[in-house]
Amino acid sequence: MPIRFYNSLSRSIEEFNPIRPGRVGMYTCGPTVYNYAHIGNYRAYMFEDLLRRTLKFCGFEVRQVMNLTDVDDKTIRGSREAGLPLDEYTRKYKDAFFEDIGVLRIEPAEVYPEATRHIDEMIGLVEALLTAGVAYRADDGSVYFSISRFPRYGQLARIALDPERQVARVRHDEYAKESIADFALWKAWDEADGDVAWESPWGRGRPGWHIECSAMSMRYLGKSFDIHTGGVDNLFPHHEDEIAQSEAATGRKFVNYWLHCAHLMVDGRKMSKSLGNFYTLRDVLDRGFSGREVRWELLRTHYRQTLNFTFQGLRDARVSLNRLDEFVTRLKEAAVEPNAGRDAVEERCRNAAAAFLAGLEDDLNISAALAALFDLVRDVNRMIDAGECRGNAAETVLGRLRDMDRVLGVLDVDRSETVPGEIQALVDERQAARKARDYARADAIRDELTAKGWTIEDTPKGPRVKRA
RNA sequence: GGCGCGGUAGCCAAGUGGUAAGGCAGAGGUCUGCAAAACCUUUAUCACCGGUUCGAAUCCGGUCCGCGCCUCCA
Repeated sequence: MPIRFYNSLSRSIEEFNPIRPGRVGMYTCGPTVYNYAHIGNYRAYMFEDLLRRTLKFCGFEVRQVMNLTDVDDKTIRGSREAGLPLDEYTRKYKDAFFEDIGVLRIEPAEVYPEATRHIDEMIGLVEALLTAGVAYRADDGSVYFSISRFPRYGQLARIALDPERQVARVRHDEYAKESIADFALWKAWDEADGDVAWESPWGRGRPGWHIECSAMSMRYLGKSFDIHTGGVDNLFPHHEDEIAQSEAATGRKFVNYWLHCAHLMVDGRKMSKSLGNFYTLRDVLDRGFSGREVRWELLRTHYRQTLNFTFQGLRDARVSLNRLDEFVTRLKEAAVEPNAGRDAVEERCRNAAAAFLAGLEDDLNISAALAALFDLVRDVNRMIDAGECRGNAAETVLGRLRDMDRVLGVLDVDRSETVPGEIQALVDERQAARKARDYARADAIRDELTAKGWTIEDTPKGPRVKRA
């Protein structure tokens, strides 16, 4: 089965066919580094991680580019308030960003271009647009894109601009744009910019936001590429403007597939900086949750579905993950036993793998993929109990889990936990007490282990300890 | 107002024509010194109204409710 995605451009599910067979170029709108990203932002990056992992899982070679917006109103304002040079100010948040995606186990993109290091490319693009006659220089020294000279404007957002409204607004427009919907390609320096400015053919200034993504995506992926993603809030005007600029400059189709993910909600409202209802990853970690748990929570809902963030959801995630961990542990224990049940187990694994893949190929239907995983867990657990999954059969399942985890990134199949000697000694002591039927002593030791953060489970093959 | 998304069990969430996946929680059971874990069983007619159809959560029309974008925003 070919992989299919919902393309915002056509508003329908389409079969995915890359420009170059077997290779995918994708551009993902990244963070504006003026502050710590919140987990709503990370939902988008998680979705992109799932997308790139799924593409790789399906055999594609992926080249992902994620920009770092390090010059805009907010970064400039922030750096001035902090009394720091722009670079120094944004460095802190760039570092934090990379630290966070590591915690969330998000696979790094191939390229992370920074806007401030691609000013030349942006200037070149603006010049091309002026030459093409779709941009104009305003009295204040800024350069604007004229949407009236790009008939296809609105193709992505499907908006029809109201001419009357435009006229009414233009009179009050302090920037003397020809039309209110025209957007800045190059912003002339003003006082609020401080010392942040670059020389250009139109004087000192800085690039507009949209031009950044056009210039950098084309630099690293070519004039036309396969996939462009972002949150739905970027659909208009950001992505619409990118299309206009890029296609007006090159005369070619900019992007074939536009994928947008829905928002993360808190108490029924979009999580956002301006509403103040956000949690950074650090906030959530400080409450005792792990990056892995946050990853699971952000991953388990389909990307085009709004996801309501709750701490209860995180607690649910923890339990689900525990069950998966337990499953891995049982498999490892079963794997050292004499072989049994290989054929039946292999067939079960094949079915699970097929269902898992089918879900992902269907516009990243993660719910279907996870259902396939949990069905496998249930069935194999049953087989283990019945002694029908041992030795190489158990290894087969572990191999399948490792394979699925290339996409999920949460299973930790090969994680091995070392039990400190002190803890092991307590476990042994408790076991001796149990043998002697001194249950009061055994339970006291179990309480002590619990207090130290370890959980003990008695199995037919002896006690098992793990971190709580 | 324009454009768009969504309303499925206590909570989360798949399913776009043939009588409702999965996760969490709950209940009962097996196992266990007890517990934990695991396993088994069990819990819904899909916001509402009308229509199409042999048959609809799924298609069409309407209503109500929630949310997003239209300005910086993942």
